[in-house]
Amino acid sequence: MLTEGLLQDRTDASCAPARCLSCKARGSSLCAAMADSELSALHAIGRRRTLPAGQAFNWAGDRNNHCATVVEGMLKVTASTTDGREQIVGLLFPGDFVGELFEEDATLTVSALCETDLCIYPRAAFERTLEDHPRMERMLLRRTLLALGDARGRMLALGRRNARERIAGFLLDLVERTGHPEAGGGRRIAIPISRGEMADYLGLTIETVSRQLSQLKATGILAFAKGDRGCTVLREASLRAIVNPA
Amino acid sequence: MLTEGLLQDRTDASCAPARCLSCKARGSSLCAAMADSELSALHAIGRRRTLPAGQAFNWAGDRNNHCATVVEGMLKVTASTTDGREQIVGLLFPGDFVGELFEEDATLTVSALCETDLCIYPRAAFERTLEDHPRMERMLLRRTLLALGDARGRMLALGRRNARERIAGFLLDLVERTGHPEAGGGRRIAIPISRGEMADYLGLTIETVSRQLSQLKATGILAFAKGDRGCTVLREASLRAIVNPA
DNA sequence: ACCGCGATTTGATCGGTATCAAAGCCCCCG
DNA sequence: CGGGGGCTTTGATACCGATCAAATCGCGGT
Repeated sequence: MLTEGLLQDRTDASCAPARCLSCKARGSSLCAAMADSELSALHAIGRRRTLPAGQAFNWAGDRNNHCATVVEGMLKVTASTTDGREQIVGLLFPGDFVGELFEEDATLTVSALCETDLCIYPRAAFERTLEDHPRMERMLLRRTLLALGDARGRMLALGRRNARERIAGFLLDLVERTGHPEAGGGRRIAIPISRGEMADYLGLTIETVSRQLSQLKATGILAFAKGDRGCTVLREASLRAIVNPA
Repeated sequence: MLTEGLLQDRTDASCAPARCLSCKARGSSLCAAMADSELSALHAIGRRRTLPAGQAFNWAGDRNNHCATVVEGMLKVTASTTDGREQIVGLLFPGDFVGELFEEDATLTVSALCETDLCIYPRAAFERTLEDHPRMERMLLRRTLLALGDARGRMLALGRRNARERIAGFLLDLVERTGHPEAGGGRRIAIPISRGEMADYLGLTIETVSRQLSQLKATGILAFAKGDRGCTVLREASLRAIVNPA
């Protein structure tokens, strides 16, 4: 018994080293489905890497050998036409899973929007781990279903909403995800991506994104801080009215 | 032993009745992840229903109490704006899973494109069954990942491709899924949906769908049979060139 | 403080798709 | 065989967003 206990402790120590236990994504990533003592399985195959802003995690068309979880930072997932038009089909935040499972070749490009820390796994090893840990698999299923729901909402936006509505919807998403109240009643948000990236996300051009934002400012719905990356939503209800017309 | 055998037989008989064993979706639906002897779990909660063409399986906004698998027929999954614009965000074929899991309320409307047979389960019971059958859960994960990949491809189409390219891509999908060779080198397909549904699927209007198809006919890429729902793709390579411009 | 470069805004024009309207076709049903 | 209704095609026009072009802004480096 005592021996077992000691062994257990030792195993635990190697299973769940400080790197995992103190990881910022411990509670929000797929790892959250695992007990401390189970973390060894992922720890054994994962390695940390930080990706500088703008750098790709992988390219569409490459062999699909790795997946990862976002520890800190942000990434974009893009699909492209052969002649170079781009569409951002997903954004990834801390805790999110990165990669396409069960595919031999990557069809999408994933790249960092800012300096980003990842915990990277060989895909094959990760898939095997998944089989051994049903709770993790279940969590991945839930996330995938959420991602699918999100994708479907974006299909509606891309297929049927005009520029104004897409912009308003995007800003509302930001407000709901990250907005925090401000003196004066507005809610402040940081727009975490450039105009060009907003355009790629919304299926528009840089120019119409800019024009629509200017118009929202002119209407008093939005106010920009110096430097443009921060703004405050003064009339959230108006944004909602734009997204959901009568 | 003998008794056990008899009991086993009896159990098997009730577990996997003719309804399941002879089901057209037995090999392609989630049921394919189950041994004959396991089918009881789904059989116990499932009931068959046939939906007439045009009828809804459920409406966005309703309580999300049921899910199903498609036995025969076709359904569309639509998202809508508050003012009535519609986007088809998915098409469902025999073997496909129907419904949004782990959501209290439905956000999407599902309706039959033609007379459709379903095997319907109460959602809560289905989710419990999923927990008890990891192989089924794994299969659902794979399907959900495929659906997500598909959704991402469609986001690229809706956000960045023009009408011509969307139509060509849709026709190619049909050719690849259901096309069969014809004397003269072309491949024959049946377009399984109306012009209006094509428009809702591709984020276009009926008129531009019609015009684009007429243009493909005029160019000799497509030929229509009498009655329009069947056509043959004469120059598949041209379609590919449209979808993937240099 | 000045310069220079990339990002953003703003302006002018073009084009593709939506919209409005009408004609044609197909099929069902009497 | 003829009429009717819905689906589809075709035509004319309007408008939104893309494209082309230029000015402005913001920021880091000197």
